[in-house]
Amino acid sequence: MPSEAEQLGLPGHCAHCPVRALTVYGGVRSDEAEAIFRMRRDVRQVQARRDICRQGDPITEFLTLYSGWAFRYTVLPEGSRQILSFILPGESLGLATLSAERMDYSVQALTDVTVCVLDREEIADYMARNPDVGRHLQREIQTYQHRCDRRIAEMGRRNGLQRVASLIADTQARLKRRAGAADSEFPFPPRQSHVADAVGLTSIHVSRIFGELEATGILRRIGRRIRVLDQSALERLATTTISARQ
Amino acid sequence: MPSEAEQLGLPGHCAHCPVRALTVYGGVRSDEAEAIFRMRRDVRQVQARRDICRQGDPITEFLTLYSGWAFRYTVLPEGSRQILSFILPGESLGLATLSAERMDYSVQALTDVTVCVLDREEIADYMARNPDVGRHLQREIQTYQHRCDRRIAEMGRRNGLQRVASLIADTQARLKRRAGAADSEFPFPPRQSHVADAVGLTSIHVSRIFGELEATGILRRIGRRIRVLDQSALERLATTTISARQ
DNA sequence: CGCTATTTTGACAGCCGTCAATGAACGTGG
DNA sequence: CCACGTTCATTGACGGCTGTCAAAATAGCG
Repeated sequence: MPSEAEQLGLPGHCAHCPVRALTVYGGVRSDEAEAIFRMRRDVRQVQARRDICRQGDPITEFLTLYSGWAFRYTVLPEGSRQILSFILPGESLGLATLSAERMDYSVQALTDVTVCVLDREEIADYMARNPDVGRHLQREIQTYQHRCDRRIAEMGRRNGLQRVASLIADTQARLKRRAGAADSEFPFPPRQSHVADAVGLTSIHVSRIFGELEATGILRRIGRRIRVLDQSALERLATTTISARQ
Repeated sequence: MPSEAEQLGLPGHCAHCPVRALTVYGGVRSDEAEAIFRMRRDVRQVQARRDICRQGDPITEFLTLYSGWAFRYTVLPEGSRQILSFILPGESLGLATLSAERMDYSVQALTDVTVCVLDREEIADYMARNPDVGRHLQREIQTYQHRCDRRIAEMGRRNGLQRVASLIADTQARLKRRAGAADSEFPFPPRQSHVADAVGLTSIHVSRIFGELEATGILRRIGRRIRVLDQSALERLATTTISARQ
């Protein structure tokens, strides 16, 4: 049965974890919850706008987002920020942290978040010894690399409108995969400055772009949520790859 | 002793392969050459401007570049090309090909190239069973991911001059690592259209940028080579990450 | 209701794309 | 050795996307 902590919205035993099935290490074996729970060192809460970890930090833990949104970013010499990716509940703060020595990017809480802390060595061993989990990790790494390639193509060759559309469609697809449910409206906590730093524009120009997306009836913003009104138009803008499959 | 083929510049037995130490699978074990040679299925020559493999192709082989330059690319719906990375001798045509089912990008020969073809299953098994090689692979994947992150930051936040400078400095560093020798002048076979498609500009604008790089005395182009005249200025332009290490 | 963070708007400038034409480089064949 | 074609690089004029700056409007929150 769920513990008191869980009823307050905090993580209790891994056996009841609602996002375990979404993690790299979870959803594969049936006896895993206990094993994972034994590796757990901490559960940490971080306020929005605070860094969870910083570029250059030595890595001793493996962090998974339990609730809220976060993002990976770097700061360039000129002082501008580039958001590398947004992180959703169940996703790790970086698969590279399984083996790297130091963070080569920073991670910041976008909303208030809760983070699960596993012992880095233990989870790495667990994943190495467990073939199913290892394969799953392999697959995750691979899809992440494909994502990166698409991202590079997008930043290099597509204009602001397309890039913003792509970010929104991508987010929608990721959320849909985990919820399954309502897909035309979904939470979207990033501010325009986050969108700007993610797609490589200024927040001012992102404002113009959102204006255009609303003016053409493609979507509407409602609080910190987005409702897609013309799905196919959105996807037409967002499509990066030629459909090679016939 | 080198075979007749090798004297003609073609790969003979892996034991004499000059680029084996640079590959993901090589340079680790002393008894490996024989094992690798048994996995070798073919040695293929491809002319410049021809595709070596195409997005969507099913993957049954693991390809390594033996000589020449190649590049990974995708084509966007509008028809524009984005070069994802340049491939140098000893590098594979994509680590994802170890486990993916289909190519999710194309690879084209930039110069005339020679490619070594290994059996995909056998080399994957070999790497999985050999811990040292596995760790090496892990490291390669990790540095590739870091490279991607830097690349995204660059495309999102830096202007054309900086992006071109970055590509050149990066190439120089990669070549230096393998040759060790003369680093201020090095081969650079990509045309300006390749540079443009790699950094996300038009070849016309790349021309202007090269003009500026020469006018400010940072480098000179000599045939298909580049000579760097002002290394520190080049690096100042190229630096993407803040030096987090104190 | 007042404060702060965020978004929007307008004017203007700069980086970069497009188009078209010229020029250089290189390989081929006569 | 030169003529010639092809590919590649350069140049100039112009336009559009996006950045910058400053100010106003809005939203969110206590």
